[in-house]
Amino acid sequence: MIHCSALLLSSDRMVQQVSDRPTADHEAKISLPKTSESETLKKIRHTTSHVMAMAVQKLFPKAQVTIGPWIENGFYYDFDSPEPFSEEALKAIKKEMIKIINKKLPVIREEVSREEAKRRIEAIGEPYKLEILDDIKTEPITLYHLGDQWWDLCAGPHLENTSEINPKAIELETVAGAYWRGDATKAQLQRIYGTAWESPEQLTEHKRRKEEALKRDHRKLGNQLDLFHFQEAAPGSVFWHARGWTLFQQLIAYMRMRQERAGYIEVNTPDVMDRSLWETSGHWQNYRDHMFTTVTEDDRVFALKPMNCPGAVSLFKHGLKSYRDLPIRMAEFGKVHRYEPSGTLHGLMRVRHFTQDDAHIFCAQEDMARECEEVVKLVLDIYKELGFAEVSIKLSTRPENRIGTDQTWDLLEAALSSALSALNLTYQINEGEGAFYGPKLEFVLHDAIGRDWQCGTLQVDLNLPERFDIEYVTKEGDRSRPVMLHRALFGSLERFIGILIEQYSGDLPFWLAPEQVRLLPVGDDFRAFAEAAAAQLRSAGVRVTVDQSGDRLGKIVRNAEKEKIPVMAVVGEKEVETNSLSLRTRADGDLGSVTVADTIERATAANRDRTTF
RNA sequence: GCCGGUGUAGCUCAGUGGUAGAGCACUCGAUUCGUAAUCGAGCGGUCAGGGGUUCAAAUCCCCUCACCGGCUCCA
Repeated sequence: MIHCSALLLSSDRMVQQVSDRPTADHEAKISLPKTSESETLKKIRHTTSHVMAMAVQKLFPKAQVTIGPWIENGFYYDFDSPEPFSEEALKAIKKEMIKIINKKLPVIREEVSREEAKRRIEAIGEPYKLEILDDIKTEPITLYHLGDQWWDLCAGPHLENTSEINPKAIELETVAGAYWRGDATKAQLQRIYGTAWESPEQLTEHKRRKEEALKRDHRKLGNQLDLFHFQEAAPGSVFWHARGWTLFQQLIAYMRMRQERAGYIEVNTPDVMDRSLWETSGHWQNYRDHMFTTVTEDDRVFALKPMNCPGAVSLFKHGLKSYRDLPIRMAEFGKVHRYEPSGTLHGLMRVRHFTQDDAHIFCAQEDMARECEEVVKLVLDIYKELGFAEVSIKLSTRPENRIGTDQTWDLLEAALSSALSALNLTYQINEGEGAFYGPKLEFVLHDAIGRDWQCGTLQVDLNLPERFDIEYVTKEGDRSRPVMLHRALFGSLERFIGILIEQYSGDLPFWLAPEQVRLLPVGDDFRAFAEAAAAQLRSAGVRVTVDQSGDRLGKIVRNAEKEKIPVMAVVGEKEVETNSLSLRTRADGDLGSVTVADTIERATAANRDRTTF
């Protein structure tokens, strides 16, 4: 028995050791194709989703089918079912699917006229399909049959026979709610997410990657690395621990330095302002439900700022501005407060109180394009330095409901798109998704499991200059309305940190690490030397601690590794004699003996140049 | 906000109607140790909160809150 548990323990340790190493994606043994890049996968996933829908209707005859497309890592299918699908139901559905696969049903494509399609749908009583049919503008209508047992409207393509699906390469993953047509006012459907691959090996790899991604979850790492926590008393609000706050402050210091170099000034505006100001800005009318407010003893209504812009505009408006003052690039690290719906909160990614690295650029219209280009250059350069080479850029253009003339919008959209094309950037256009007061650029980053999050943004604002009636004096002595660019590069510091943690699996670059160096005394006799060396490092601006546990070296190395401290320095008799440190880094392991002076040199250089230690 | 799920010690989790458990962490003692876990003892729980069913509830039912997976939304 002792034998057995000892074995278990050691194998456990092996697993942990291997998985906890900094190089997370070392073993890309199997490359996984994406649906969008593989015709085979498209067919597999289309057909598997049909097989699933057939299985669902067999087990749940009251369930009605709606849509079921492939997605990048699998497929889903939405059903309108009076009873929700449980975990057990999912298992039963999968079992039924395997039966269908084993029946080796041929997948038959049939072309019919619109009337015929309609007649058949009515015959089986599937109202959602009728709506889908109405949306199909072309004729003939294609139907895909699974043998003579089930059919669905579908554009295809499909496999030729259900037996081509490998039953060991499919999985039903999760059930979720989804609105019909993505419209919250319409019926809520049950969505089953599944996945299907060419081989069982691919499925295993897919599952492995999902598990790997789970370990990088910033919520998990935030807890493990003692960075922050959440409490029931303050849903959607971050309690920043000393370590997390250090990271936060490092990012602000970095951004402040970059902005200073780029010709920004920094200001600060009130967190709580009278309701009337928010009425002027228009936020009260549009976002009252999502604002935190407070009523004072004398019955004055104040709101916690949900945006920094009214404060910035107020600053611009204070005192007369000349064309000589422009452009004014006015930055503010402002904390904004939004009462986000409970269901949308998500770790650091979506919170109710967050800090924006906000800035408002007031400039003459003729300078707008140049300023936009500078912002895009800056944001991408900063992302690159922080390890994000791949950034999705989206341009949201004029919506239906908008202020301003078409001519003005042409100008504003051109300012943004020309900034992108001047820099040779590819981007996606989100038609009609802009704000009512101006178009918008979004810089989107991805989290560990592939969810997209808008981080940086650049907007042109027509609304606030008008509403607050701001002006500057032109060369000719006239009054003119400045253009107002609204930009945030990290966007939300909270969200950006969440992304950053996941990007690095918690192994932050040396210059950002909350604790950069930990000294590990081999025994109590060497503690004094360690403290002295730490004091020297600390006065050189290195974030350093001395392990105080009194545990054995193996244990304290393990703890430092688990806490992802980038540099460990072992201190024992040898080191005291030679005034040196035995360095070990998380990235490269044992570096051997280095003098205290050289260690300081190395660490300060890495901080200064933002390079690895 | 909507659909579904989850909530047990600081952390990870076990416990399906009958005296609340384990490992780690923490505290104390022994050990003075050289690169991923030294040994022993101890401390630690309104089982998310409230209500109900029952002789008896962590366990069954209802409500609330928070979190998780989606959907909608995101100035």
